[in-house]
This record gives sequence, structure tokens and C-alpha cells, in this order.
Amino acid sequence: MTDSRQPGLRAQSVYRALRRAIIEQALKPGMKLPEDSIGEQLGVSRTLVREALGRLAIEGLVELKPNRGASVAYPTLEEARDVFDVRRGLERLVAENLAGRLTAAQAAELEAHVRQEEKAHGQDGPESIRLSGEFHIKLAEMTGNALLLRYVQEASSRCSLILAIYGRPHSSECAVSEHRQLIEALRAGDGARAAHLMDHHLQSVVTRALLTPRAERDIRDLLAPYALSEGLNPP
Amino acid sequence: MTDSRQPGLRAQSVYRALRRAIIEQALKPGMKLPEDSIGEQLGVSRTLVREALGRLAIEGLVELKPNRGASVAYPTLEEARDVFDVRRGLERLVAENLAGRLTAAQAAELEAHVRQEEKAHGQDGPESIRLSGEFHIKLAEMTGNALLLRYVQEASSRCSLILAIYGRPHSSECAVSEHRQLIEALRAGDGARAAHLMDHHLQSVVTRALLTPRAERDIRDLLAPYALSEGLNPP
DNA sequence: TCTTCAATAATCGTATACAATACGACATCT
DNA sequence: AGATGTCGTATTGTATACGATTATTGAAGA
Repeated sequence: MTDSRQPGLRAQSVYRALRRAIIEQALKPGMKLPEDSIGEQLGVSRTLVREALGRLAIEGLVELKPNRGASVAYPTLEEARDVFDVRRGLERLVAENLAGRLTAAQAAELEAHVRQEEKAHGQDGPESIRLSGEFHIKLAEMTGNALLLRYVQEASSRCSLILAIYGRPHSSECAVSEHRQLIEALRAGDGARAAHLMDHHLQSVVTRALLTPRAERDIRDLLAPYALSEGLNPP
Repeated sequence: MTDSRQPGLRAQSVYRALRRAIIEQALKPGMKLPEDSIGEQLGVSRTLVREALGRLAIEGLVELKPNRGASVAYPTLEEARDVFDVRRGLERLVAENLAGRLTAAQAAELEAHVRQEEKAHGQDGPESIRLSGEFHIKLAEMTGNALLLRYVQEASSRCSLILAIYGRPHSSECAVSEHRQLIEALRAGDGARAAHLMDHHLQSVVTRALLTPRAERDIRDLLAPYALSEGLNPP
């Protein structure tokens, strides 16, 4: 039971449940999120659902329109670019911060993680994606800077959502070799190189998996983002 | 009347009112924030106050302890350092992003702003501080990156709170000349130099106005942060 | 006088209630 | 048929209600 009757924890459970559901695409971009049905499903009142939706809206995973409720966010391409730019910047900071400061234990943990990524590379799709993401979160954690961690987490989740919309189907997001190189640079204490590697790593994630490469098939695909960002509701 | 009976706007009004009150130190760090009295004062129910407090808690301006309510945040020195570090990083990104991209109109606006800062420098204390802060917000706005703007705003407000606690009384936070140099570098399109200037500018804000230079007078000052961060309630 | 404890008051966490708004279906008119 | 107006339903925005938890006060005992 993660439920726990402790105060405030149920609210957080709702938040996390919705968050995961969105990132894993159980709730697809643009999908409506009525407070009633969610509350009923999760066994809480609208109050807590509302709280969670509000928080998700701040983080950009949910869109909240006055008097017409919440829906899973459907970022435009410009917003997507913004998010990726900021994320690259943030993770560059992470890299600079970490260069030379990595303890032996931390380096070992990262390498173990990369080995896992390698193992999962060929087979399980979603598992591979999850591991790639976690690598970056782990790095942010290791800075010991809570605010930096929060921002990286937020940007990362939004990136997941963006890739769900604009990314090609099964691009394995991160190249394992690039993670390896990065660890090496961090270990060597070469901050500039680490930042540079991180920057290009994330840049290549974009070009490899994302933005523009996807040739939209027909007008419906092209219009979908606009319709949804205006609150319209295509079938 | 900023009140406006439009839905959702009252909630935002509450949020903004509390935010300003905290930043302007009408509500001092550590001060309790009971939902009831705030709601009564602002003419709304606890629901909306709660919403606002939740949001402020996420942004780090308010601390929220389970079953014992909200209080104005009292960041520790480590948290303060984290926030300043992230802010410096973010604003470096702003500088890099803006270098060479500044339109003539934007440059003019910035220069006009700096002239205002200069005017206000000698006289009004709080006014000078406000203008210094706004300069940085303006820069972030000019990137056109909404997420970057949000993060800079958030970090800035937290910095205000931090300076309220640990800063020396009337340090004029930003040197006008440094702002001028920055604009020049942006205009020249020298991204590296702009980033460097920004970095040192913010670094000097810290050393000039802040952290450690303040010789605490007695034990009470030294203990205050610890007491408050533990939820204790000194008179 | 200082501690301990119980009763009371204050405040929070969550659910529910009610009014306001938006969406959809049907009827009406041209 | 197509457009337009009206009613009913669904869903939101906000307030209120109620049980639970924490702070406070005051009295009794050491």
C-alpha cells in the first residue's frame, strides 16, 4: 500500500500517479482530464485531484483552461524547442558542477548504470528509455543542488512528453557511448569538455529522435497540435 | 480593482499578493501564514489561499509542514548557495542566448532602464533594488523562452528572500556600470564575454551584499536559521 | 517554583455542497 | 437542409463543513 493514511501523502500519490501516466503515455497528449472521473478512479475527492493537476500545470505537463478543465499538455514546436534549450543549458551546468567532484562511489554507480543501459539496449524499448532518462537525473542528484535537480527533472519530463508527440517511434534516445564519454570527462575533471559533451549529447538526442524529421502524412496531423492547443477536441 | 470576478483570477490575485508581500518583506522570513486569517484578510476562502500557498511552496518562498501549516521560507545558507548558483547558471544562458540577437529597440529599452537605475541609485532604497531585479527579468523576457523566464523569475524571487535574511542592510545590489558593460557585450554579439560578465556580475552581488560578510552580532542571530528550519518559533 | 497533564482552542487535511459556466441535443425558423 | 435559439447535463470554481492533529492554557502535583 503506497496509499498511506498520512496527511499530504495521498495528494502526492495522485500527483505522482498522473505524472507517471502522462510520461508513460497512458494518458496521451491532448487527452482531457476530468477531475471527477480521476478522483473516482483513484479513490480521492476532487480537491486532491485539483491540487495535483495544478502542480502538473505549473510543470507544463498539463494544460489548464479556465472553466473547461485540464488536459494533458500538447506543447507546440516552439515550446518544445524552448524546453530542450533550457534542458541543455541546465545539464551543462550539471556537467560543469560535477567535473572533478565525482567521488569514486558515484563514478562507479554511474558506470553500473551505463552497463544496465547497455544490457537493455537491444531489447526492451520503454525500459531503455527509462534508463536513459534516469542517467541524467542521477547526474543532477549528484550535484547535491536541490533546485538544479528539480529543474532538470521538470525539463526532463517535459522532454518525454515532447518526444511522445514529435519523436520518431522507437529511437533509443541516448547513445550509451556518449554517456560513457561523459563519465570519463567528469572523472578527468575536465569541466569544459564535460559541458561540451553534454551539450552535444542532448543536441544529438534532438536531431536523432526529434523535431522536423517526421514527415507528417496529412492535414490532420499538421492541424492536430493547433486544434488541441486551442482547446478544440478532434475525435 | 484587480479583484475581478473572473474565474481563476482571484486565486492568482491571492498568489501574487502573498508573493509580493514576501518579497517586499511585509511578511518576514519564518513568519507563520495561517490559511484562515489570510483568507479573511483577502476576502477569499481557505481553498484559494491553500492553492496559492501550495504554489509558493513549490517555488521555495513558503515552507509547508504537514499538519502545522505554512510559513515564509527561511532558507539555510546551503540552500541559498544552491539558489545563487542556479541563478548564475540560468542568467549565463540568458546572456549567451541574447548575444547578437538583441534588436535595436530592445537595446534601447535596456539602456533606458539602466538610466532609470542610475537616477534611483542615490535616493530611494527599495526602488533601486526593484529596478535592479527588473533588469534581469527584462533580459530573460527578451530571450522569448518562456521556461527560461519562469526559472529566472523563480530564482530571482528566492534570491530576494535570501538577501532579506543574509544580506547586509542597504547594499545596492547591482552595480549600474556592470549592467552597462553587459549590454555592450550583448550588442557586440560576444556571447562568451556576455556570459562571463553576467557570471561575475551575479557573483559580485553575492560577495558584495551577502553570504558570510555579515558578522552576526549575537547568538540569537546565529541560531535563528536553525531554530526556524526546525519549525521552532522564536519570538 | 517548576514540571506534568488534561481540557480547550486553533489550525490543518479532505470531502462535500452549491453556484456559475460551457457543451450538446433537440426544437424551431427561414 | 441549414442556421439559430433554448433547455438539460456535465464539469468547473469556490465556499463551507467536519474530523483529525497540533498548539495552548491552566491547574494539580512534586
